[in-house]
Amino acid sequence: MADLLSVAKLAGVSRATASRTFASPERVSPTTRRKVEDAATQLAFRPNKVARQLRAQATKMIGVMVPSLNNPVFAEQLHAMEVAAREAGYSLIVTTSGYDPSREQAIVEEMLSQRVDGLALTVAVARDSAVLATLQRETTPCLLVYNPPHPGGLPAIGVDNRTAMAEATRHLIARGHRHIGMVAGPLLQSDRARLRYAGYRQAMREHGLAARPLIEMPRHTQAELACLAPALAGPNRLTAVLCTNDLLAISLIGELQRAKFSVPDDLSVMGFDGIDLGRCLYPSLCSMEQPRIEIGRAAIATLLAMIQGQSPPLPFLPHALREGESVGAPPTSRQAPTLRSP
Amino acid sequence: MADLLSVAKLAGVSRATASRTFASPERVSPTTRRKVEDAATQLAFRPNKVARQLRAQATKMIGVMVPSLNNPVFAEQLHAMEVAAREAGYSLIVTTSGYDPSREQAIVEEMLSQRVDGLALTVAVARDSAVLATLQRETTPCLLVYNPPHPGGLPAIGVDNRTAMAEATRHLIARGHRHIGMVAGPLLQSDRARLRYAGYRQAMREHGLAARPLIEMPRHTQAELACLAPALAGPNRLTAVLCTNDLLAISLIGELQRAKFSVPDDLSVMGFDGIDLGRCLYPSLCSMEQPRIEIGRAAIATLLAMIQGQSPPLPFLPHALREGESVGAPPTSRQAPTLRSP
DNA sequence: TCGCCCCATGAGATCGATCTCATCGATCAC
DNA sequence: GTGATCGATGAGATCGATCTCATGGGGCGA
Repeated sequence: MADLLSVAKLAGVSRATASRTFASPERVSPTTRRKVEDAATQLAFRPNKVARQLRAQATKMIGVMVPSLNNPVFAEQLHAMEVAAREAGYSLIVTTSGYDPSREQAIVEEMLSQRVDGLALTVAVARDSAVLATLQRETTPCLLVYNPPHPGGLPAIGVDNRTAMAEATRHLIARGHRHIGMVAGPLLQSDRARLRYAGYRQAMREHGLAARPLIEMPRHTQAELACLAPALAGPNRLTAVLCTNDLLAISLIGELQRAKFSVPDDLSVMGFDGIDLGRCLYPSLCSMEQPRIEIGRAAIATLLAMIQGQSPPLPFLPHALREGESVGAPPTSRQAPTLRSP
Repeated sequence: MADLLSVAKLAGVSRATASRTFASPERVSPTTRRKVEDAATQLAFRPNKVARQLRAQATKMIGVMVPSLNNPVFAEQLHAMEVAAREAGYSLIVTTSGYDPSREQAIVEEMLSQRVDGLALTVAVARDSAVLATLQRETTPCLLVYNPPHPGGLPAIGVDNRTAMAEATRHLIARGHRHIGMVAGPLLQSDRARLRYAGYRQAMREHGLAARPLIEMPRHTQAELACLAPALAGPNRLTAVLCTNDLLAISLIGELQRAKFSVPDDLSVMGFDGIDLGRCLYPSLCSMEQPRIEIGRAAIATLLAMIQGQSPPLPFLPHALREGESVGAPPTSRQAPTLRSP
């Protein structure tokens, strides 16, 4: 591929002049500029960004690490980041960690080696991630996305998970529910999920209601009806459940319907995330929406500011209750259909 | 950040020796190696990939362009690509085009400037994309993903869309359907969608059935019931529809159910793509599955082979019918409920 | 003991663009 | 007319790692 030197030679000028023709055309005489441009066209010259990056000590690249792309929350946020980054002339290097700490470590190391100008990371548990301790010693700007902020920790952007889930719980309470449970992936794998559970308990307590033990599903985004069955039987059976994420809620609704349970007539189901898809389904998914687009955009904007040496404030971004058909009033009779395994 | 030269100085060796310590340790004496390693640790040395890339004239980066990340088909495929690429020591630069030709152009230009070692692109219509003409003149290996191959065009990887949709159609015919329609996004925006329509017509013709005109939705991934309403009325009303993609099918099912239509009792709905989510819903989505993981993996494997100068064969990857509850037998009585706008 | 070869290491060039500083010619003010 | 200024341009250094080639010392066979 043609380089600047060949263009300069063909145009009969020095490399410096050829370089200026592209970087600051106004500093080159029109005649010369024309000659260089012609030469560049003729040779199909395309500037080499790698060389520029080395010289400039800046790559105009941002490293992004998300747990997975199979969850629309991350895909949608990444989409927004990509658009925002490109508008600012930045590219994204995208990686997935599967919440695996050793992969997280390797990925961050790799990206720092690549000399990305900034890092946007979503980790499983921000507090005890070894990677993050390392990162705090680095000078590369780094921002946590979705992870809750910790005092003395890395800057983080996202919603107030605890408050948001408390509001979601209050919404169910306001609809008349008293027997409300919460469903999560394994081991409250992510720090967000833990905060959401705390928010749920808080709201229940406020209303003098008994918070139930968490109902744990074997997978993060797919419901197993058997895990829920005990909670749907007996005199204290649940009339509503909160899920830690929308995919879990959607698959739970599917399983319930397959078992001839009606949502919301027999059980109200509420999600968390507000992915686009939830709107399309029937019943539409009632969810506590995280502003995924805004989070993506703000993450990029914040990182760019940090790259320029500023340290912008990082308030929580606003969550919003999204009404949906998956939540209704509790059944009037406590006699709900019995759950049969499909 | 510490560079190799400072490490070399601290270790009291030359840059060449320091470099060798990391690149080919066996060529350095154990004593020296130890000294260099200690110096590197002490200075928190992290090799600069940009410099290496410039010197090596290879970036170990692959540029990926997809239309959108909000469609799980692309997100899932990208996820697979990322895993496969990282295993091979490559990183991905990810961009979204929104099917916008000018963005496609700019993105490809940008990535070539970044000197990616290979490109994996999904474009709207492969045949007349101006970008691709440009690319054929370049030496950077480039592979189309999902787009159908064209004689004399760029190599492409994906399923045989026409045959796949014909098989999907035959599946509905085998279930007893005779009045089958097809629903697509605007203007058969993508070349895949056009081939799928051709496959549908072919299968209908084979069975002496009348192919219907395409039912076009204003959006690529969201159904508008009003567009479908005419086809669901009258003596020749449809008993089954094929959708060009799963998101469209899923939102169509949602809209139908909201209008008190039963799927599949009143209308069978079949999708195309086989996204994971389809399995979780009730009714589960019957779909013609594209092997998204395999496509992503094979795309990377093929690109890597191309980077090494080979030109591996590119057979179609196998599609597979995924049964689902959204397809059933046609209603026995031709008297289906009337569609009411919600 | 001489000569050859191999191993470990170093000096210097290289990748491609950009930045600094110097130079040269022309224009302008006095 | 002469010195000052400005605009256009070129020479050379620089970013950091790696590659080639040269060198020097040690070991081994004759």
